[in-house]
Amino acid sequence: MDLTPNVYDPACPTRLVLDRIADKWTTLLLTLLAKGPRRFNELRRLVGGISQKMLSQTLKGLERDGLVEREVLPTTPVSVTYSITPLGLTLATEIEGLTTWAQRHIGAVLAAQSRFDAR
Amino acid sequence: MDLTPNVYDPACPTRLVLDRIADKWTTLLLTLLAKGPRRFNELRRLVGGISQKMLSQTLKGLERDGLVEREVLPTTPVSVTYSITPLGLTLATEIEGLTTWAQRHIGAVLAAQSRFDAR
DNA sequence: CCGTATCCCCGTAGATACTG
DNA sequence: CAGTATCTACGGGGATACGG
Repeated sequence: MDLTPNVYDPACPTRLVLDRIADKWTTLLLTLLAKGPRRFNELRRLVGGISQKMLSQTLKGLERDGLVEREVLPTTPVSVTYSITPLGLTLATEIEGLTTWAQRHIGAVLAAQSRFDAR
Repeated sequence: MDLTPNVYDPACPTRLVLDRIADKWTTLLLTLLAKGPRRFNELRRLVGGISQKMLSQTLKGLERDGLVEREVLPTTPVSVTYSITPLGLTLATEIEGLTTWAQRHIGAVLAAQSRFDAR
């Protein structure tokens, strides 16, 4: 008997979370914020290729999910810092595993691709 | 000093692998195949919501990356089985971690969303 | 500095039909 | 059964401009 919900069912709520995780910018931002709090434009500079819109959008999503916390400091002009939550940190740890895997096995993957393409 | 490549650089090859991983169907198919070999239409039935096209396309990508193996059996009509490779299995293990996380923390995430939306 | 609003485009997934 | 081919649309994401 299987106690786990069926993630292969499109209606399964767990798949909603999974779909959120399966996002380019989400993974990059979360692992970056796991290293420490950052300001908005700081993130923009650090994550190469992200647009203003996607940064804002992704951060809002992360905040909504309780993975990231947004703090506004009343300076002039205003400054905003984003920091990871305890919950977010547990997810970031899992994602780090994927990043590590990618770094460790990228050679094997590229080699497989070459073999595949060569025919 | 940091020996790891900078995944935040869009030119970093590791990010290519990461982008492939950050795919809805890839994660679902890989974890499913980790449980055992499956036929094409079997996968189609098991993974709710996937189209013929995306299934074919995703499987081809997984095969190209050396994560999944495709075997054609000369029956009539022809039958094709897909099985995970040792390399693929190591990745599937990491992804399982994400699925487990999602199942464990979905309650917290949904609660956070409610709180966020309530203002 | 930190966003939101708007426009627009092009890739990507869905639907459908057809082959070995 | 296991795909490929073609067509279409739809919406995610980039560029740009503007507001708090």
